[in-house]
Amino acid sequence: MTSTTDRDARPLRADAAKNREKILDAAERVFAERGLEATLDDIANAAGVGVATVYRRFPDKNSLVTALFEHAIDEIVAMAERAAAFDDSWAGFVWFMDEVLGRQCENQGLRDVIVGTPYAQERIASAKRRIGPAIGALVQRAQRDGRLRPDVNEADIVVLEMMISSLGGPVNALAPNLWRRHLGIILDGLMVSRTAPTKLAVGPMDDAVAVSLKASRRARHLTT
Amino acid sequence: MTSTTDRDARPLRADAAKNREKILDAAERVFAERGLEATLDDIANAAGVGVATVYRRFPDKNSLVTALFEHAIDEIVAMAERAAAFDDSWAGFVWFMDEVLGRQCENQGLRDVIVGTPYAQERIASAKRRIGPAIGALVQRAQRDGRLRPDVNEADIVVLEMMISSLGGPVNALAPNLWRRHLGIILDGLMVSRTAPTKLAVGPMDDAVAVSLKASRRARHLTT
DNA sequence: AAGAAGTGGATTACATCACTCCGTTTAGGA
DNA sequence: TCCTAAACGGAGTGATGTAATCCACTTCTT
Repeated sequence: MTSTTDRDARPLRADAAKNREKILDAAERVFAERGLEATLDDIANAAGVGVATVYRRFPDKNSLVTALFEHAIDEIVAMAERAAAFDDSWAGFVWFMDEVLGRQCENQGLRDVIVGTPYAQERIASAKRRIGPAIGALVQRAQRDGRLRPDVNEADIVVLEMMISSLGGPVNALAPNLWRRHLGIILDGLMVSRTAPTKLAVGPMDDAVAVSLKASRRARHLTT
Repeated sequence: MTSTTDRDARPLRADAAKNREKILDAAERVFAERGLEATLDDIANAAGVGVATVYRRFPDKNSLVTALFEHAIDEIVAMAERAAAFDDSWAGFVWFMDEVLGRQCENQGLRDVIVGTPYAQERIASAKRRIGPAIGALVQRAQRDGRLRPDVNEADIVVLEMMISSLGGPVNALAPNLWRRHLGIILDGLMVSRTAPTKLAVGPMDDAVAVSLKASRRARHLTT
């Protein structure tokens, strides 16, 4: 945080600074749960302030989104680099996928930012551009080691990540970690060979979840 | 007369009947490409008629959607049954996945209907309810034969299908059949064991596609 | 005490869409 | 050929949603 802009002329009044934090906290929570489609009114509400207060601290929705997620994107790049330092290239790859998907699945807002929302600024776009190559390096290393199937490329991995995180917030609220199941299956598909299924890290969803999954979408228009 | 079903009392005038067809054709095309979020105005436009003409033939959007997709849903159930009749249970399962996903990926409207759109009527909801059990039967058979990993269930397969088809129309327009690649990987993850990757049915996407994939979402709000 | 800084929430301004109204055109039987 | 029910187009309506602003009021700070 700490607005990093060189124009930080005078410090905020104490109450204003506190409100700014409340807004960021609320935005974090609300965006995580509902994605970037959440309204600034919603966030103001959750923060216990008026909308105007939000707009006084952040000139528009884009700025708030950027302030919140800029760092998270950088972190992803850092994780790819950290994964590249694993002794076992496959373990590094798996660790990376798990880590990145965890964040994306638990934070619908982050997912929106990564997949490409309108609400982001150039700062985020440029950070995003660094992710691809970093993943590419991970992929190639695991392939050189004969652990990752050689017929996939960086773009495939990105797509698979997008797919896994696509189920979205409501499902994740009902069945947290469910994504790990499907990641497990996909990783088994990405291995070069195996003699048995890798044990899935998470049990199957129970019936109640399965039912509400099928009903998921909002049903306002249903005329029967 | 016609104490019941007064629906098609007298035949349509020749020109009206022709327009009805034009509307259905256009709706097929437009919904396939843009999903059910397409407006009836868009469809009227594509059909070369006025909106009122659409509303004269179909009382509301729901009715048009139902008329268009009812059959497609039944077909899916039928395919599951046909797949169950394959000698090789795994081959049947694979055939079913390929067939169903092909339709869903090439028709964003169908995908919306299946995933659960507001624009559908009870007729479709009840047809949909038959899909789950049909898939369940396929799954269990392949598991009894020791071909499909035993730790997944019907709901997992449904989720994986939703994931694969989630990439959506724009991507499919750029890279038709790309979904087959990711289905291939996932099927490799669903097998009990294998000694090498199964050859993917489709080559990797080229760079131009990968780039526009990353840019995909409409960028109206971009403030830079 | 005074005024600068901050605040809430009603309001504006606009966009989107499902659906309707109505004046005009046309098919097709007599 | 004439006549009228049927069909038509597209501007209009109303409901909804939401980013952003305005302004009368309150609170912090010195």
